Amino acid sequence: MTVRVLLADDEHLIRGALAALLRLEDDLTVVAEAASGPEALAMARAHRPDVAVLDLQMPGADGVSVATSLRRELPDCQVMIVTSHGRPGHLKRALAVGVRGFVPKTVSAQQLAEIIRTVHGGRRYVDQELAADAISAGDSPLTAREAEVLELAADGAPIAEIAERASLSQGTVRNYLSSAVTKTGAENRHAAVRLARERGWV
Amino acid sequence: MTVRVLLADDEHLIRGALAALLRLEDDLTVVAEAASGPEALAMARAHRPDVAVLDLQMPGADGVSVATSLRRELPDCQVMIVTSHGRPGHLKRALAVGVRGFVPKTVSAQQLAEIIRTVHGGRRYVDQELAADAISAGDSPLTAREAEVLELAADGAPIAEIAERASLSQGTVRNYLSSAVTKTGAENRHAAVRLARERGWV
DNA sequence: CGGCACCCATGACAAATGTCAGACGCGTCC
DNA sequence: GGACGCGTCTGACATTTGTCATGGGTGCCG
Repeated sequence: MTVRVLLADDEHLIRGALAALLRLEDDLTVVAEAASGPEALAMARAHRPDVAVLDLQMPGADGVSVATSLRRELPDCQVMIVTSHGRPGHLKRALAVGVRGFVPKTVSAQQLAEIIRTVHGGRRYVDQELAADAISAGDSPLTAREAEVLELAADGAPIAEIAERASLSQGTVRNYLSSAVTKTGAENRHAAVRLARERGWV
Repeated sequence: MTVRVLLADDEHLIRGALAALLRLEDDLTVVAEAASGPEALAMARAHRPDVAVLDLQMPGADGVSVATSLRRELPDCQVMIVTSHGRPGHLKRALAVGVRGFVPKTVSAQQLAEIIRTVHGGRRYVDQELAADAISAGDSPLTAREAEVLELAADGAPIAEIAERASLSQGTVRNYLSSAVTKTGAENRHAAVRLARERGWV
């Protein structure tokens, strides 16, 4: 009885190579591959894999949102996420939507195969390093609105534009930003955006 | 007569998978692997490969700086760079230091093998898409100092800090930034940093 | 019910930032 | 030699921003 695996990664090179390596394991079968979020979803519906291995960053829809849909539509399919950049926030969001495995791309193929088996067996696997980061980053002190406004400030837009996009008065926006800056301990809102991103608060 | 290849990528999963795929080609031999910039350099010195395949982002030293050293120390070794995020600036910098191939990770393993042969044959290969981006981004209108100050502004630091780090007066910093903001057409320096990054001007 | 936290807003003040004009020295190129 | 671009600086001004006090509205929890 082999484990049926879905592989989703927008980088053809990686996906192909990964598929080749996993095929070497005789208890694993790659039944489908996808290069984007929506495609991953469609493939999953068509092939009903036991385990879905998703890249975090994909065009269309990112790994976490694909995972969300997958958990709802195919509860029997265990989802795990592979990523290059392990931001604590991603891990948190992923676990919240029911992802069972979260690993950086620095693991070896052997380890990955082992983790796929672990996840398929109903257990969970989270990379030590990333877990430690997530814990030390702590919970977000930002309120929903503060985080929202901070995100709108992410591309360096002036207050007026942020206010318009958020449908708030400029004064309110400044209050939220000021509060967010205080909470993050940043020098100004731009640095605050950076810090909040690093800690996974946005 | 086979092509001797050095593979450098900090992601174990990718590197291993890539090595496995390239080994399937009988005219290619992976003679060394490295997980960081300095390690890649050391491996290259020890094994003198015909072609070095470098990831753009690696701990220690990035692909371009490794390529620079490599070109100087081992002129017979052709260098190519593989990357996930193809910023036009990277391509430009890479070509400037003598990199012969620049490809995104979206190519297939087949194509990669073919490109390695191309590069080994002394010809060049640059991804169409990336080349188009680089051309359309145009040349940087920023002076050296403007670019330098813009980089120091990248993390959202206040002017005072930028001035200190650049050993300039605050007034001068503001002048450069103002000029950079005008040239990029941005709303403020933070947006200017973003734009300049996107276009590969920093 | 009485806090309490959050949402939204206003107004006022201080500090940071963006913009502009002008000035000096240094190279390069014609 | 002179024009020109660049780097560097100063000073002044308008604008944007951050901060604070204060207010009212909502909904939740003890």
